[in-house]
Amino acid sequence: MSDSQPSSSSSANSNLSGELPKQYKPAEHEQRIRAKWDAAKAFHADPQRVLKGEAKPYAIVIPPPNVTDRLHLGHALNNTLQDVLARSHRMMGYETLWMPGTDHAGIATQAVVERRLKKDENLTRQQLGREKFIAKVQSFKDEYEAIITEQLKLMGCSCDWDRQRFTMDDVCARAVREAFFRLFKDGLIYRGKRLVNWDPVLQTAVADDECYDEEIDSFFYYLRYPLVHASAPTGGGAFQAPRQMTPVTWNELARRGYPGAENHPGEQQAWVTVATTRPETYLGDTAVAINPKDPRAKSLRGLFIDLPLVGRIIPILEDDYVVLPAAMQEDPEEAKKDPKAMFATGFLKVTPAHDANDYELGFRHKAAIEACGNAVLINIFAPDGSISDKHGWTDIGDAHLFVGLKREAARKKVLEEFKARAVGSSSNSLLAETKPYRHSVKHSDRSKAIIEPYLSDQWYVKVTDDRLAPAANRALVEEQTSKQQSSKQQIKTNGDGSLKFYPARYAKTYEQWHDNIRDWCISRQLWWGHRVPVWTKHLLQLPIDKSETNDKAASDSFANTDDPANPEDFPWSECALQSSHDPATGAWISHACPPAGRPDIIEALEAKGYVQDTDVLDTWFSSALWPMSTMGWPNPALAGKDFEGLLQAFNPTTTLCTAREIITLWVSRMVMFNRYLMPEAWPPSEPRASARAATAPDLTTGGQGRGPLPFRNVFIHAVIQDGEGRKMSKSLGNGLDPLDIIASHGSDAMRFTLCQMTTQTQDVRMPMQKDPSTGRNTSPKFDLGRNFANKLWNAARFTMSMLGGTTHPTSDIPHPTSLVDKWMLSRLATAVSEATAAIEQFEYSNYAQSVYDLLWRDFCDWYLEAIKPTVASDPRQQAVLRASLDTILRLLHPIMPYVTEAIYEQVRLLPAASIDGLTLAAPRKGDLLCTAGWPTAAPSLRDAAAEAAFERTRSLVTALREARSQHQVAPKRKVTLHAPASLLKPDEAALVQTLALVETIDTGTQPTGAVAITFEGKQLFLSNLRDAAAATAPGATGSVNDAERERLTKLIADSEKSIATLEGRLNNPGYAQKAPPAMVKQTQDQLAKAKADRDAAKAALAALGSNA
RNA sequence: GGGCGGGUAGCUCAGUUGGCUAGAGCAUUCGCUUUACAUGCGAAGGGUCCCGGGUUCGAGUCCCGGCCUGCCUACCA
Repeated sequence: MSDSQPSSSSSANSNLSGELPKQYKPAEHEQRIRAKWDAAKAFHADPQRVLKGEAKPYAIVIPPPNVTDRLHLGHALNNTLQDVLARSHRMMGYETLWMPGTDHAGIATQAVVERRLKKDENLTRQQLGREKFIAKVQSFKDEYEAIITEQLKLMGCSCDWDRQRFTMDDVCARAVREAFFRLFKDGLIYRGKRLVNWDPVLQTAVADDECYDEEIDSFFYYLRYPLVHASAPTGGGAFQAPRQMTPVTWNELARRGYPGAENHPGEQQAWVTVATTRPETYLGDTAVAINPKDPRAKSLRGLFIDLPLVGRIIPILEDDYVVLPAAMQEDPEEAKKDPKAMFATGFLKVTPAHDANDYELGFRHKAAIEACGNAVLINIFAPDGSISDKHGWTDIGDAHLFVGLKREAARKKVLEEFKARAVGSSSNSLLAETKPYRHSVKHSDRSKAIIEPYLSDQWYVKVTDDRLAPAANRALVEEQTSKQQSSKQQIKTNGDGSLKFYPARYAKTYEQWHDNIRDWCISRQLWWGHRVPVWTKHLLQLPIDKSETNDKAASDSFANTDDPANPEDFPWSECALQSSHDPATGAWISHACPPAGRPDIIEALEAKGYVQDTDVLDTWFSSALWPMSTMGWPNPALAGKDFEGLLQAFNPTTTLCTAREIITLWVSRMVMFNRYLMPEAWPPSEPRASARAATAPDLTTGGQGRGPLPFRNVFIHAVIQDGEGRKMSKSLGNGLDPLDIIASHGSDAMRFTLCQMTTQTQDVRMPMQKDPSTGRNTSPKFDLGRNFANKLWNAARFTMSMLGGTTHPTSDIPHPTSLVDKWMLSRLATAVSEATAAIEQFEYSNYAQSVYDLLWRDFCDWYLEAIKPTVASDPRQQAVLRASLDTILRLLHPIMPYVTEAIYEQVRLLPAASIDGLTLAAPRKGDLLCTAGWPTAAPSLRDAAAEAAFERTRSLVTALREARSQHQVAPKRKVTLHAPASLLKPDEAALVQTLALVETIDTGTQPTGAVAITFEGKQLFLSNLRDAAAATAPGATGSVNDAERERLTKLIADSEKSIATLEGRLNNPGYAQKAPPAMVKQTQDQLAKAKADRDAAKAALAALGSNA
């Protein structure tokens, strides 16, 4: 054994309590213990043991922390909970793999490094260049990965550190390439031009989850759009330039029946008023819409809008998406509750390129818009959010004065111009009105910029395909799904119906997410991440009708056609190909995705002028592969020798332990990818041992969404908030660094407190305080854990002082006979089963509480106190004492690994005797507790009679202590108890004497001057409460009597209250009839006891006499 | 707007299919440097279980309604 501190173990046989300090000092042990674990490779998982059938597998993959920052307390919670699972199952005999690693966290990391670069060197990433910038990010990542790893190790996480991965390392990168290739080939990854959340500062698309909403004070602007006639050229089609338009007058509108038109000067040009919060986007308007139910709609048919300054002619669409003004609705009062109806004019400006709803609306009326000679989408912004005529906007007209302005400036300018100009020759300003309006606006998490809905080309995963999101829902266990199984006999494919959430309510979140899912945009215009493995070439001279832009047959035929210039010399058949069409340039674009691991094909593509996509993949794309990629998928042999058998042994993993915000981002995607990409028949067969056949299974098959799950259980734990219920965050300064807690309280203390807090609730609060001595944030909550560790330490110290000197073997006495020993073993048996059950159900708080009570309340408060007089001379008791401590150490180890391991170093050397029914298997590796067996206790150890007898004795002890306290008996003074001989059996009497400091139990009559206590309706007496001098001192008796009178009076009142309640219940006729007989009996017993207590107290009170 | 939580002692929280006189830790009060532990030991006080109905012999627990509070999600002219 490579012990870094051999002196401690060599001296273990001597009296240890003298050597060990009175307080447990975590810092003196944690590093040494960790070194022993490492040296023994205690946490290294061996897949061969699983494949040979020597052990069942238990596997967890860590939710890889982002390399953006140090770990915070939420991580500490998450990883503690995982470690508890890993350590407990390892002890239970499972071959346990806890796979560690970190996530490159694309946008988050890039944003952090960009900020740092700006601050430290005043450079942008563009100024630095892609290559140098990535090198910077890489070194940043190295720095934080090291910190995170260190933090996890200090927390005591029993990860298999030899297998640590990073989402961008070579092994994971291979998985990304393979997954992308497969999905691309199968048509589940496609190129699409859509509105995305655009961050104009970082200039990338961001996901919804990378945004937050913030309410801002803004305005509704009311813009007047002039109405015109516009004559279509003969033969239909688009309007020809120069456009012919003539103003529509109010007179004409009045003739057409437009309500209210008569209120305007008849000969002047008429207008409609649109309401908008974003006037600057009017430059991209391609229509105005009105609800068909609007009474004005009919009279506007055939008329057009002349878009101010731009001069674009746009149609007036009728669409019931448009909200009617409140006054026009059937129930105007009800409508007033809808702010939109209150602000609406009934006319909606339609800007399809810059608003998601307008996008939908625009394409519903594509023909009408194009009939005016306009594209549906007119993009007026450059990627930086400035007005631009270079990105799809051509009919500038008089609006060139806006070009180049940023969004905010453009808005101001548009408002100025509209205010200054009038409708036609009238005096009516184009800006009709401005009303204040508060609404929420989407912002980018990383740059804090307001998100711009922006048209761009992106890569999407078609998660709506039945093989992805619906397949993920089919994975749910039946009791957690709302979907009706079409038939009981329906054959379940691999992975169907075996995914279970804890707590169950989260299955609903998961299911609803998939029911409402939209295709997943996976490209990001960033530099830090997995580069999109697609090579692209624009092909201008393709013999395909360009007007058939969306014709699938045409694109398919292209996809199967080689580069026309060189049809023969290229391995097209190995590439996955797609094509798209750019309407702006008229070019066909060929997209080629080469198979993973084929640099030769890439070289050939590039030689032909194909260029790799500059985008990178959404971080979650690689995270989604985590349970596969970390184990070497798709080719473990390529990943290295250590990967042999890993996937077979450990995928599907057992449990995923994470926070609820991750259900949609990560859990969902892992399920989809695992089920889609892994072979349908996986593991290859049962038992897994046969998977060791000479030919490795082909891991690149699958593709039906019927594959195995990445994990069977998903445990969702609480989110830690600060004392005020706010999220912990850097900006609020209310975060806690686990290392600060470890420094102040110790790792075990932190872990215990976190476990003890983990109930099924959705968030927990952690009041934060500044530690005055260090200036670091801490929380008094952790005192609980520190005190508990200290308690264990001292219980062990005491135990060893009792047993350390014993040399005689105790193995010949496996059946303890004394009450307290039988009671202790019964308590151990109960606690073992409680703890084990709680772990299986992820009830961490119950688990922690159960062991807490076992150690502190049962073992320390009662057992140790009870055995003090007897243990030195009772080998049977010594055996129970040692076994009890050993059991407690094992039960507690998963929560508090360091202190238990440190104690076990000593305890394992003490002489031991086996106890029938209690199994404490020896460690598997290096004499380490972390590899020792989880305790098992036979039901025979449960001893109801002993528990009842002990309980009764304990309540007498409590009553005696209460009387002592009330009568101010000196703490060390031994008193005399007067009680009938039949009251207590000998060992019960012995316990009472020890625990209540009773010198003798006098079975004779009550002496004068004794005080009475009531116990089980009987009067018992205590005497010899003070020495003679004190007893005869002036006022002494009086004070005793006063206290006693007060106590008895209160006791009588309490009893009367109970009697009233209990009698009321029994007098209820329905109770006796309907309640279970046992319940009625119990109530009757309680009533009898209450009455006896009352009567006894009354008698005692009377005996005291009045104290005049 | 939709979904999911929470509201129990001064504070942080338990309370398992309805069945105790509603519990724990911290804090408070009293007494103890008691030979394992003052990070400790013994004792005590402290509750309209958010409000209003209902079901039941019986409700902190189940049902309906309301109030407060948090999270997720969608939308926002």
